[in-house]
Amino acid sequence: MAPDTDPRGDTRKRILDIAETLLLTRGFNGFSYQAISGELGVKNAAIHYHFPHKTDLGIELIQRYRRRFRRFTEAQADLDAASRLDAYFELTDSYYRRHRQVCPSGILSTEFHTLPCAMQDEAALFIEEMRAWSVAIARQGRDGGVFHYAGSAEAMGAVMFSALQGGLQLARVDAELLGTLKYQLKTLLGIAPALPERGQQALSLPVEG
Amino acid sequence: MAPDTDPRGDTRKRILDIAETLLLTRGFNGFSYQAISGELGVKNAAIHYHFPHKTDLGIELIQRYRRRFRRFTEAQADLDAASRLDAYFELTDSYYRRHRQVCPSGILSTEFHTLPCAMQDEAALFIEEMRAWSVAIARQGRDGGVFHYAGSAEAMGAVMFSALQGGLQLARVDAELLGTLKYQLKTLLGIAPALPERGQQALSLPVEG
DNA sequence: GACAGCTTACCAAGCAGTAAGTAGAGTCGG
DNA sequence: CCGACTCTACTTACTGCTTGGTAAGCTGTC
Repeated sequence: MAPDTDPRGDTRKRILDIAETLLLTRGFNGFSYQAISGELGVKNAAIHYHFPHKTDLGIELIQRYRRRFRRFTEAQADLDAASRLDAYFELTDSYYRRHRQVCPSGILSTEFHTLPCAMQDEAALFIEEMRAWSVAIARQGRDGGVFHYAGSAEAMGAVMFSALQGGLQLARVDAELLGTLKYQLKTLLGIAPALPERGQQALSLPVEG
Repeated sequence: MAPDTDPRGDTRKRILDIAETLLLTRGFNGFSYQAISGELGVKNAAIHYHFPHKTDLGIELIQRYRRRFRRFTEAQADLDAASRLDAYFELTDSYYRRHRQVCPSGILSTEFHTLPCAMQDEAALFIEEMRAWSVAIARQGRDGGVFHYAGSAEAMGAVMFSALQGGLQLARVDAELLGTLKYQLKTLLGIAPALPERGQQALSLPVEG
């Protein structure tokens, strides 16, 4: 029916892309297979062909995100702590710019009690990886003498992670909060610039091949 | 605390109580009228008698919460900043203890895009009130010479608000995070006690049906 | 007899999920 | 080079269940 402009064979990937957008804007319980098939221009059952159950789709979404996040962090192996922090902030910003999405950890922890067990397990792994990354940045910054803050790196990383997750959600209601938040986190880390910066390098998550 | 527990006559209030628990554990899209009527022991249409549309119920839930929050803050008119901060932390803890609920602001901002417009408006008002309160605590503490932190009170309040909202969600996955977070926030405010208080013990994750 | 506070009995729409059929491309024996 | 077979990637058509929501009737109280 619809004249294909795209080469066939990537339907599965396009399903995941659409589902990811829907997940991060509306939540896992906030979208249906119809919403995906409608946007993709296929029938409902086509989605079930690739992902028999919605749980299968949800798990694959998190696993794909974990792989992407892993590559994102590995790509920063040689960066200093300040650059990693900027990358973290830019990652957060990129969610906001994309239709005021929130971080996957924010959706998954908020909807946690309503998720199937298999998704809960996968979500817990992802959240732990994000938390550990935030802690690693805080630790690296202090060890390198770049960050200066009271308390442990574990605790400071937890504050950064929690604040950015919460701030990304609240930015939907208060657009200025996210910028304020990033600036204050830098202040608390002892590296605040003279003015809240606007044009950081575009470091976003690489798209899966 | 509600003084009345009489079985009949306050169905409306009991509906709101059950709905509030469901909202804070499962989200607005995560519960149905059947879930309320089932727990209350009435028929589905009885809920519709009191709240014709689910939107009506949602708005009343937020408005009731705003009234309660206003009384909560007004009751602290004479308290110093440290006590207000403790009250804020205790409020956060009380959510966690009640079946790992999250703060209403966390649910409402995360589900924001899926909420009816009238609920969005009400949610925005509530979130702004919470943010303002957090900022007021930060400002009072600094003005009184109790808190010591870099940056503006606006920014510090935003960090506290965002971090506690995010932390309450993440506590569902990582039980120790909330305690760590509160301690580090006090550290960043320059009022950390000698040892982190270990208030809550880790319960095993209950899977909700 | 008026009214609040329900119940009974519905409804249409939307949900995830399934079974069966099919178009097209690739494979393979003869 | 052809027909038969096979596999992928769907579509068509459907199911059973849940959802928010409604209309009408019933019952106890003032």
